[in-house]
Amino acid sequence: GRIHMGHVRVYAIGDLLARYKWMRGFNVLHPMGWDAFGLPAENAAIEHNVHPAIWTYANIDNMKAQLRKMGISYDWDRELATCDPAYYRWEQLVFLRMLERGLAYRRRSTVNWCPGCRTVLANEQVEGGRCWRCDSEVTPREIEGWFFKITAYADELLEWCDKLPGWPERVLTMQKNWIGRSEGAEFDLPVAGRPDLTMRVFTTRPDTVFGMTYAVLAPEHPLVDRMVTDPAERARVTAFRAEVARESEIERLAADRPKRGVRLSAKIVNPFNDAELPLFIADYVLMGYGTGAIMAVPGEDQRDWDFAKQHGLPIIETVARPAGWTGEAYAGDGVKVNSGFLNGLSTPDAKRKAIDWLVERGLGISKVNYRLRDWGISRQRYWGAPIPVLHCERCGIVPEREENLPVILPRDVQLSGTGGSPLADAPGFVNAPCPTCGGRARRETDTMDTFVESSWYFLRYCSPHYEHGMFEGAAADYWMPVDQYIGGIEHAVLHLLYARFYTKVLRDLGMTKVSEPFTALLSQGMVIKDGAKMSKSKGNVVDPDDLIRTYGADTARLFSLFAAPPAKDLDWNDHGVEGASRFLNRVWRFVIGHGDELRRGARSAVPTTDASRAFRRTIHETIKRVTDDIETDFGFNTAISAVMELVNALHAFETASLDAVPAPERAALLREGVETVLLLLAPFSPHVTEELWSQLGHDVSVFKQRWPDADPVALRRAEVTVVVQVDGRVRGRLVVDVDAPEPRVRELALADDKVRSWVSGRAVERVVVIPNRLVNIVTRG
RNA sequence: GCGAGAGUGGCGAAACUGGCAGACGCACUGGAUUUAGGAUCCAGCGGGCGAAAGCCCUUGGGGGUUCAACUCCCCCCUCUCGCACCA
Repeated sequence: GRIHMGHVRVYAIGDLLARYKWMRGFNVLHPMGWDAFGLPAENAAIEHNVHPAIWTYANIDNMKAQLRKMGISYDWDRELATCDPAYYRWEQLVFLRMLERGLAYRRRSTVNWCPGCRTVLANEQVEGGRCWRCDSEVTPREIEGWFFKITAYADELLEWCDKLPGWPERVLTMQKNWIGRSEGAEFDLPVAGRPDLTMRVFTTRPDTVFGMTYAVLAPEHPLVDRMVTDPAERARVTAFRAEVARESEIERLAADRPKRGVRLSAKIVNPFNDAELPLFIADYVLMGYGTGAIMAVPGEDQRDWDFAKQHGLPIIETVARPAGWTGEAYAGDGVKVNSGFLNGLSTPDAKRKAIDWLVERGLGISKVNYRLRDWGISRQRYWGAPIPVLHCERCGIVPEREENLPVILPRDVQLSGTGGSPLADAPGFVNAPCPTCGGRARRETDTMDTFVESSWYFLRYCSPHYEHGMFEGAAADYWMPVDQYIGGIEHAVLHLLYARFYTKVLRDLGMTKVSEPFTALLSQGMVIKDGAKMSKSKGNVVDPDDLIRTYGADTARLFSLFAAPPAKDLDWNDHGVEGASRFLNRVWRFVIGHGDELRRGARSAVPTTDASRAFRRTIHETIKRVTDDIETDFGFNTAISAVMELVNALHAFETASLDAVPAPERAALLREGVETVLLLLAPFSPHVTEELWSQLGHDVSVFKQRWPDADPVALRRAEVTVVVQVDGRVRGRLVVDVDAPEPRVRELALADDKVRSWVSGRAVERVVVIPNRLVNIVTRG
């Protein structure tokens, strides 16, 4: 509803880059829009009895006003809001296309159910296993819902992780791990005495099959019901299932807690050696991964080891342990032992041979599995884009006709936070004729996950008012992919993976040529105050409006860029803001105070004194530093400190040059220094610099100037200071010619009085010379 | 728990590819200016010892590699983000 310092920070970064690229001559598209659907609006509606649309648009007005005060250079002509039917109609269309191609499908899945409110809860609405509103115990419930088949793109998403050099490595690593590709085998375990049943398992370690001492089914596995016939056993299973259902997936997978399980009366057979083995259901096996069933090899898997120890099951080692091994399960590679026809092979060879053995007998296949699951997009909520399908009594699920899009979200719906999907209570919306047979049908009442809207908005920005499709091909071809995306690290897997997936789907629908939406990604850190994330409940918020009122937008922006590098968390400190303000005032006073002299100064001057040359070198070193900092690693904080140093040098030169430098030369150099400061500072603090630029007599905006280039002549240096170490400790310094030959530097270092006093009485064993930098004299004795 | 990061003065931080640890800024101290306060300017400012020159110690903790380690390797601690219906 209100912008906070986190927004100030991320938008200051974006605006800095936009203005910088603009000054470098690029055509920059710098848009802003509102990801407006979602749970918060619905909660506000319930709490304050205001319609989500009214609440949302009021917030948009607020935030827009605040952003304008910050002076961010957005192209407001491209503004969009995702809750606008003119926006979401296109994702409804894409939904239909995905439905045709089987990329959108319906299946059952488990949700959080509050029996008190009789509604589905988001994870965020579950606190300690209870409903945040009514405190009822939340139970799992199976419901039908819509899914996007992101798993069909798992391999491509993974491959592209290695082709995105502009992304932070840590984000790519998280995505790779999230996709979690693993190669292995899938095969059947016969159930003893039940020729009608087999249990299919997936393993990444087919080489360890001879170490199988038991097998496990996920408690929810449908096979369990077919195996368990005895009423007493059935009761035990039911009780265990209820227990497991109360645990979160995180708890079930936690490696440091006892693994719970129930032994079934049925037994399975290891096809490799016909051994009859016990079968369990256990919490650490999930229905959602692999086949929901595993062969357990405690010798080589720590989870299985823990379970085996707790249940007194045998452990067989099938890989020779490395010398000195003291651990429990050994997951590494090695030579196979206790493994029948695999004995003596290496782990990779044994994997291949075991798979061949299965394939030859028709018992199993080589299989790749992913940790990634399909994307559940159904929400039993009001404030979202309607899913454009109908349920017909006769025809079943029928897509809405394209010409009937958009399916508009109705306005008059009562929101209570209880009961089923709010749209189900809007008869005008729900009841509609079947697009196929014209008979009675009910509209889908689930809405789409808001991550769907945020998966393509960047494409819409290319042609935000286009009415014949999601976006105009030519415009998207011109602008896409996004050259610089900026967002929080919290988006590392979900949003950023969904947007990548959705872009690939649009490509395969022939709508765009790009395979990846974002060429470069900057993940910025959070804004922290007093050791905690800024939040109302902690009472540590800084309101950007107050800050802008007191110090102006330029100061707020400058400080948020100066206080920390963008990828790091920023620790907010009111005193620091004071410093940024002081710096801008210092620049202001200098320009105003020297206005006449600066305006008189010539455009360039050849420095004739040492002081002039040194000052001009500082100017051009600063240009180089600031440019490199922005270009190579988003080093905005060090870029600002370089400009601060230049301003310090400007003051020093102003004083030192009074009598020492001819007046025209001094005026020209001061002007070059001041104009450089303004140009370099312009993307950081646009208002002050623009004003001062015009005060200097320019009538064209500072942002229409070329970004300065460092003059190589000014950068040239004759001498450097070289540090001299004795045994790794600094004992002196030498001023030598740049690129002085090594033997000469070595000789000078050894001849230095201070160095000699440290070396005397010891033998020089070695002298390390790092050109233009350092000499280290290593002694013995 | 799993996956991914981070940890440097009183504080925010800097340090190219392994090469002077602490740039720049804040806070603080002293001085100048001022009726006073504010603002501004000058100087000092990691810790210990010292009058000073200087010496020793110091980058979460412990080990290692190297002429040289904030940086590379191993073990440990703490904090942050994500974990699929918050977005």
